[in-house]
Amino acid sequence: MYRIGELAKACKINNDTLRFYEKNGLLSPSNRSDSGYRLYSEKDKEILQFILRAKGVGFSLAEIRELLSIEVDKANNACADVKELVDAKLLDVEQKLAELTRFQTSLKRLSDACCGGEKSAEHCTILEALESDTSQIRHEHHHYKAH
Amino acid sequence: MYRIGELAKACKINNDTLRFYEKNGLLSPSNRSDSGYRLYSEKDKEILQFILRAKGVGFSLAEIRELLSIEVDKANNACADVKELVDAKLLDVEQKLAELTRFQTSLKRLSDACCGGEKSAEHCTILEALESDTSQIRHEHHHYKAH
DNA sequence: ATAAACCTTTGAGTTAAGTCACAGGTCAAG
DNA sequence: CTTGACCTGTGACTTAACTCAAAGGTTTAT
Repeated sequence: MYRIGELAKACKINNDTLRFYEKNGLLSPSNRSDSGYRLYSEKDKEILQFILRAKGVGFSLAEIRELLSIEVDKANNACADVKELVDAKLLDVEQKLAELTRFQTSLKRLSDACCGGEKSAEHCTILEALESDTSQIRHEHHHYKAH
Repeated sequence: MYRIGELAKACKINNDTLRFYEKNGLLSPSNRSDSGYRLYSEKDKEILQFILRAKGVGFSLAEIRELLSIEVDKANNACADVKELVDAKLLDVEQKLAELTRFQTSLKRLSDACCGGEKSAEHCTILEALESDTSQIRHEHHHYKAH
């Protein structure tokens, strides 16, 4: 069991952020001490790490909350609804993966091209690297969500 | 050449966002009409799409600005500096890729497990799906940047 | 027994990334 | 020749995601 300060420190975030996540339904400590101290379990820590990772790859807290809430109502077995959500997120993730893979290819190309040769300077922009990406992924109806 | 409204519409963003990006050094139209209208080229559009994609995978505008500024000073051939930056970003991207791949695996597992069988309900949480991920990627010194 | 860590509530402040609204003026298309 | 799209500048507003502060009180560690 971690106390708030311990967990925060371990995950390099602010105590207030944990309280904030709690207030916003992302993560509640699974226990409280007799004196009312928040007590986070190992599992809570994993949830937190999940949240932080998800944030890192561009999910908003709202989306993360949604992901975390994916839990079949075991009584009702409302699986179909869940599957829909999951599949939507899966698409999202796959799109992000595709984008990132392009980035990776381009950056690699840049890195290789850069200091390797002498004539390198000609092709030292991500954009140029991206442009020369012949295996370009094009999404016909790619949409960006509004901020 | 696109006028501001045309480009904005094409990329489903606000005119003001384009002006905002310009003011913040992310994208300036490569031309102006005699009357002062912003005129965006095809290349400008590509830059914009790059920006939007990069945002989508969790890069901040500051990071994107940095990525866009990766351009060897062709006179000075300051390649070494560039390579350093590129390699740092590459690490970043690879970390994100690893995270996303985990997400993907988990979500797939969820999707498959969900409506497939009757005993499915037992394993219907991303966290459970993540936990059962035996090929887990663990980063010893994984750090998250402060917001 | 005292300092550091925690609690609650309330509320204000911050940063990033926009978005909206004037005001006053120019430009372009039907 | 008027309407809609654009220009500049200024500044206020918004949302997300924190972050800090203050006030008053309890708990834990040394």
